[in-house]
Formats: sequence, C-alpha cells, structure tokens
Amino acid sequence: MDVKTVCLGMLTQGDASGYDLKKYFESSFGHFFAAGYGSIYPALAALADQGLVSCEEVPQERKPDRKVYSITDQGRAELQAALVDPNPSHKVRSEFLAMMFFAHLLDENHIDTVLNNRVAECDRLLQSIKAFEEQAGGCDCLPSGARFVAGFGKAIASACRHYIEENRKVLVEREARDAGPKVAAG
Amino acid sequence: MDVKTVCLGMLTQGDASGYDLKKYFESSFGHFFAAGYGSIYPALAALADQGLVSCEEVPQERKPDRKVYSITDQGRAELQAALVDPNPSHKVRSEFLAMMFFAHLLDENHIDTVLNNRVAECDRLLQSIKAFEEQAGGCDCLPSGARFVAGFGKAIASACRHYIEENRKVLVEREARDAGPKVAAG
DNA sequence: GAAGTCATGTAAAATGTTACATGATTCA
DNA sequence: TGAATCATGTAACATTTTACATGACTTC
Repeated sequence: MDVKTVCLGMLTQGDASGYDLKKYFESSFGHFFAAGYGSIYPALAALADQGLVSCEEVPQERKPDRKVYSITDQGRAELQAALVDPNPSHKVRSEFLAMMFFAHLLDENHIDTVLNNRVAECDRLLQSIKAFEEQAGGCDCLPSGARFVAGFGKAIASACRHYIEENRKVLVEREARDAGPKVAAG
Repeated sequence: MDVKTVCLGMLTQGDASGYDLKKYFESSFGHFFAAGYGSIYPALAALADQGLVSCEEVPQERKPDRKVYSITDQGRAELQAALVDPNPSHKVRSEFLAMMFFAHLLDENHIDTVLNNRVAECDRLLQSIKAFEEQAGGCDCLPSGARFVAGFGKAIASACRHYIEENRKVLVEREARDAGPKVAAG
C-alpha cells in the first residue's frame, strides 16, 4: 500500500484537495504513514490519469484555485483490491535505536540529550493524537478504525516513553551495567 | 543515518563480511532497521571507495572467498560525526494501521485475519529478540546498548500485541461501537 | 515588515527493494 | 535429488525526500 492507496482511502470519507489531504496526513496519519506535498500531488495526478479519481477545479475569491478530487467507482474497486492483503506490513526504521545500539561509542551527556529529545517527541505525539480525537468531537464520533488507530498510537507512544524512563540508567550509569532492562516482555 | 553508517558501526565490534553483516541485521537490527544484500554490498563498496573501511580477500577451502572488511581510523571519525545528531529519527510506516483506519470498508472476517496475523508477527518478533539475547549468553554479556535496544523491541512488541487483543472488539463487533479503546495513554 | 496560511506543482537526488546471475558444499 | 547454507554482486525499478518555484492575503 502506497501513498496513492491511502489518498484513495481518504477520499472515501469525502472530496478533498491535495492541500486538504496533507492536513489529514498530519492530523491522523502522521504517526504511522507520513507524506508530504512531494508525494501527494504526484499521487493525485497519477490516480486521475488512471481514472480512479475525478477532479474539479474550484475558483475561489481572494485565494488560489482549488483542485477538488472525488473517488470514482473504478477507484473504489481498486481500493477494495488493495485492501485484501491479509499481511499488511508494519515497518520501523529507527536511527534512534541504531544510535542507542552504539551507546558505548557516545558520551553520556549526548545519550542523555538524545533520550530527552525522544521522550519529548513521544509527548508531542501523544498530544497530537489527543488533539485529533478531541477535534473530532469527543472520540465517539470517530469511525471505529480511526479510534482503533488513535488508541494504538497512544499505547505505543506511551510504552516507548515509559520504557525509556525506566531503562535510561542502563545506558547512562555505566556502573549499573548488570541491572538489565526493567520492563521485559512476558 | 543510512545503511552505510550502520555497517560502519557494526564493524566497530569486529571485522566482518557482507554476509556476516546481513546476519547481524537479521538477528539484532531486524526489528528497527532492516537491510538486505542489495543495500549491504553496495554500502560496503561505497565505504571502501571513501577509505572508511579496508577490505581483505580471504580464500577459503571448499567455500567461496570472503571479503572481510575492517573499519579504518577515518571510518571511526566519520562514524563519530554521524552519531552527534541530537534528534535521530524514529519512523513508522504501517500498511497495517492504514488498513485498520479504513476498517469500515472491510468485512469482519478479513479484519480478524489481519489482526491474527499481526499478533503472530509480534510473537515471532518477541521470540527472535529473546533468541538473540540468549544466543549472546544470558544477556549479561551484551553491551548496554544492545541490551537497551532488545528490551525496547520487546516492550513495544508486547504493547502492540496487548493493545490488539484488548481492542479488537472495537473493530470486529460493530455493536460495541461506543465502548472505545480500553488501553489509553495516561 | 515579517511570518504564517492558503494553494499548486516540478525536478533532481537519495535510498531502498526486488529480481537476476553464479556456483560449490552439505545434509536429509 | 532437492533444499539449505555459504558467498558475492549488479541492474532495473519503485518510492520518497528535498529543494525549488510562484503568488496573494492575513495577522502580529
């Protein structure tokens, strides 16, 4: 599943411009599927080429024109086909963990800074997911999929934060070397 | 930080061939930084070009020759420079969550299958991290960075598994629509 | 006057994935 | 005989990221 498919899915929830989709990506998809204008606009153009979306240009007063896209029947069929995969991927690429793996090459102040920044990042993420839920009207109004995904993001971000706080000693106090990580999986 | 940098880091822990590095990627880096031969071999060739590693060809009896790489002083300096970034990234790209976001477009059997497969994937991951820890000799022998990272992987995989088990009803029993996710962040 | 929002896009560069290509040895 | 392991690599392809390019309006 690529950016094109996700755009197609977003358009099942209402017509939108590339600019709108970027905002959806930021507010609800940001933590697990990022996309910038550089992928969204070409994706929409390709979808239009294939007849999976239609496009209407809407002139606006005192603002640039908008290109509003709608999903077509063919687009819906294509989306269904893309969603049958029983093993969708879930990939992590973490420079953070790679860096921590090489902790023995770093000085403790630097490790400390990196861990603090990562914790702050988790907090930002938690805040932004909560903002998304609230903005949608107290969370009961959200479709079940959006609620599940938001909850997932919160659970992982908070597990991440918690693990770092409980185990940073492993990395920073070299004497505590044989304490071992405190939170281990059951 | 790209595959080249990670290879450089791995070579601080001892000389190795591309084939060896692939195994390191699988055993300890697999869950947060994947790489295949198609990235590793070109990375080593580029590092050698830049003088960051040196290469010795070792003929073997009854086996193909090995190209064993060692990090150079210049390579160590380059690695240090790559590790100063105070904000290393941690990116997730999840077709799984994207698919679940669009749960309202899927039938319940399919959702069920996808969730089961994801849980099984978490279990495989937990097993492989435990295998890595044990193979390293009971976990006390591991450098602190490797221990921290392994613990991190286990914590996240088990949070993921737990969240899915507790909240799959949100997606599958449509009547339970207003129950909401059970595990929310504090 | 500066910064931010609205709005669209292209082009080049970087990066990674997949498939292909080869070939001996070992184990069941 | 077939599958797995050891061992190296290339080439085409897909995909994303980054920088560039434009321009009006609004808010501080």
